[in-house]
Amino acid sequence: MSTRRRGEELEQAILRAAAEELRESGYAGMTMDRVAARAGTNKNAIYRRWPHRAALGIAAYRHLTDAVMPDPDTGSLRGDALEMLRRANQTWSSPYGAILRGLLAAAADDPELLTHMRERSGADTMDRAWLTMLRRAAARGEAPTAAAHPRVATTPMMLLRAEYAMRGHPSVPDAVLVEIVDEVFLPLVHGRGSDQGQALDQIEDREGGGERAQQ
Amino acid sequence: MSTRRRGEELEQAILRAAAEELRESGYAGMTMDRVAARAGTNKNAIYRRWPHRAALGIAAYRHLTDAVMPDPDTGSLRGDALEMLRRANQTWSSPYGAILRGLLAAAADDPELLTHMRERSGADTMDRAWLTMLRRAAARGEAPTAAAHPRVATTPMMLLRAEYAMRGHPSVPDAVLVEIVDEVFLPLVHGRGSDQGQALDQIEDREGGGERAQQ
DNA sequence: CCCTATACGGTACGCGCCGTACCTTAGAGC
DNA sequence: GCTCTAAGGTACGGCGCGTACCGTATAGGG
Repeated sequence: MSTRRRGEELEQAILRAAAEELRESGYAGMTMDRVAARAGTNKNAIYRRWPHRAALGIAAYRHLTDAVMPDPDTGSLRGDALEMLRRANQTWSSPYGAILRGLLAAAADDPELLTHMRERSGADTMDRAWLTMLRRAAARGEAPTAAAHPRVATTPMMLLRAEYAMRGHPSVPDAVLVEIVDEVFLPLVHGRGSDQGQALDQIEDREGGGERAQQ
Repeated sequence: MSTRRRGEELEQAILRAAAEELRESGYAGMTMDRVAARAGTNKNAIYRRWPHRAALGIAAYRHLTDAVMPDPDTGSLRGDALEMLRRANQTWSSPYGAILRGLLAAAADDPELLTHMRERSGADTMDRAWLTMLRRAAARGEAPTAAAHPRVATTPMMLLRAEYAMRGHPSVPDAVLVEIVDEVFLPLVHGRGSDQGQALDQIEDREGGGERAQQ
């Protein structure tokens, strides 16, 4: 019998086991006993490192997905936008996406966990990528500079996320992605700069400084 | 002691008890034993009617919220849209919304339950309301007729839903609703009919009949 | 008016899983 | 070599879901 594992080595083994359980059974099916058994250890070693099952789940998910995608650069705004949506759709409809959704659902009760999840899910990185994409398009003269607005930049991903929530969980059809780009995103981008160009800081003036503001 | 309850009467009592448990403890905290105790019966009577806890949760939620809102008619498209979003925000940020989110999270594993949920959550009704709203605006000459497009009509609610998913659970600030209307919805509506007027059935032509279509 | 089928009430239980407690044992560092 | 930390082993309490079994009320038909 080989030497007994400790510290970092054991921790990695646990994380690997948990990640495999996540992939096979989803978060709902990930059992502490099974993770311990698969890692060749016992629950003690796990609970000494993570306080709950959820914490282990998040750590394992992070251990599972650490790849970062480079920004797309197809030469046209439409191509870039479609590529971004397609990549996101692929990620979210993959087993990883199913796991992430399970985790999000489980963390729905726990605000603290939800925060940790958001940090790890790369939503902010994604939004920044859309903004730089818009700025590149503006530099090419393909879009008005006013189009590089956060609300505009985040709209396609928001629509994709909502689409996931509405449907079951299978991947969103490509036609929907195309429609999001052609029927919403591009019209929105091109509509700006003409008569609709409203800067963010003009909104409050129009609204009288927060009429009916909540909280 | 009064006569023993049966059939419809008992069913209503169970639903009422379950709805109260939902309101007080959320779906995660709704226990079959507690529901039975509160209804003054036992789990048998419950399991004879609903197969799982989730089914009871859905039924109870529906029992809890059956009010239908009339369409808003403020006279302007902007006013109508804002009113719709504000109502939805109020509903979703209320205790009912928290319950509904818990149910959705729990139903994430079960496609069948998810379908039932969508039917009950009134998403379709909501989308129809937005479409009629757009048609009214078009009739007033406030928007191009081409703006009554499903993808356009559903966009504001989609953005609101995604906003919920991104934040924790508190209500979305009113400024965000205003921004959705002024920065996305209205530009989108007015942008249509000029150079961006693409009908739905032209998309497939442009895409060559489904390049990279999935599934 | 009684009789029976049906549904309710009560209770107990099996199961799975989380998280904890307690003790034994290995092995790293001094 | 000794000690102290962290591992392994095991058992347990608690909770909640879903099921089984059995006595009992009551509706509805004969």
